[in-house]
Amino acid sequence: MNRQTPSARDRILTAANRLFYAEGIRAVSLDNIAEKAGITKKTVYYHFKSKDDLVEAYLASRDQPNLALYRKWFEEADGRLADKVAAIFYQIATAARHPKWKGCGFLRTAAELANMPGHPAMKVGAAHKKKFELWLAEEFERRELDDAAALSRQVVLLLDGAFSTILVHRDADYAEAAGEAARALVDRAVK
Amino acid sequence: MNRQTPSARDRILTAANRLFYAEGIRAVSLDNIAEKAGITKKTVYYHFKSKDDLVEAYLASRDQPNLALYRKWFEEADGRLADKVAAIFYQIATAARHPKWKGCGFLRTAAELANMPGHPAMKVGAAHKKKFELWLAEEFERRELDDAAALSRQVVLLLDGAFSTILVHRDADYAEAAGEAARALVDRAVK
DNA sequence: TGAAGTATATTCACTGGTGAGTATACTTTG
DNA sequence: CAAAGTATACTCACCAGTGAATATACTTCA
Repeated sequence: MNRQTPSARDRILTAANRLFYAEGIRAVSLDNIAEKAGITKKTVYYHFKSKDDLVEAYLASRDQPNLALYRKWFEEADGRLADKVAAIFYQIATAARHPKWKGCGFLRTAAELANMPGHPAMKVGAAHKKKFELWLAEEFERRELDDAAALSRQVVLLLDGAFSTILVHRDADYAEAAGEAARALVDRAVK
Repeated sequence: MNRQTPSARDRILTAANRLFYAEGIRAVSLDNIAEKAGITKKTVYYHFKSKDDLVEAYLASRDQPNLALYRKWFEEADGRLADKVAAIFYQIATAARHPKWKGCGFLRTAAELANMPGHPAMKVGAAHKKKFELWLAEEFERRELDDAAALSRQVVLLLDGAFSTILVHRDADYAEAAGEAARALVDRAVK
């Protein structure tokens, strides 16, 4: 319908997504975001009550899309369970080779706001990561693995380790190493 | 010797360590650091040519102490190789339960400066992580494991995953889960 | 139905405060 | 005394958030 003009709120969120992800939270001002969205700062404050509120909305807007992507990669991968898990890591390796890739927005925000544990964005980030861990544990349970929860947690650790390590070294090969570790751990559980 | 009055440079570095680690890089100003060090900002600029330079010095000052700690934990742990590796993770779990713990300063700085890949502090951080990976690979090689480099990389992924995940959830148990995963991977290689 | 009122959405111009970095002058000490 | 080290006081840019006014659209009821 009204495809030609997204609402101001949507334009703000789109700009916030791009800038916060590309530059970081504290490196981006609401002036930057307003300019990118083509509106004034006061309009940002009409739709979001503070910068913290916008940061929270930014992460919340990434929750479902990111989870959907992981699910898709898992479901569309061929092979045994271990291969489907490894596929997630190989897809991340591919994504990480794109020059605009800057790691996991949830992890980077958590690192930057580590001095504000009660920040609403931290809660959104923690909930997001927990959802992923639970979803994977359910996939393992469905296949009647023992210790599905523990195994899921180990895979999550490798995944977040891959995000962090790739960012430090700018080397996407770490995702593949993590994928092989995950494959070994899953295979060991499948027995 | 001259224990009573550390040099201005040392006081700046100590203040930078505490503040950058506790609050993050962009959240801390050189005014904050000068005040904490009990000197004026101009003195900071006498000893360090810019904030970026001080950030680099902050990370550089953590390189050897952190590596020494990992080595100590590994060497002083009893048991087989897998137990010695797991000990590092259990020590991190203990450290992470301290209220002032805020993750790995290298990883958090890398996350915050992800938009400045050429930043000198990023190079220091990458070199630090690489040293750890190489040291562990050497320990594996000395014990004549196959694929020492690949195994070391997997352990590193779990370690950095633990740092990140604990920070997101504020739950040190993730370090123990990572330790068990590392133990399994090492045991599998020892055979 | 159309004028008066009201809620939504937006702008311009501003404030109080803080940021990195500096010009200049004073002080200590070898 | 001269060089190293430190302080005072400053610049200029930016930042989160706000005050006052305005435009637009949607009611309500005479």
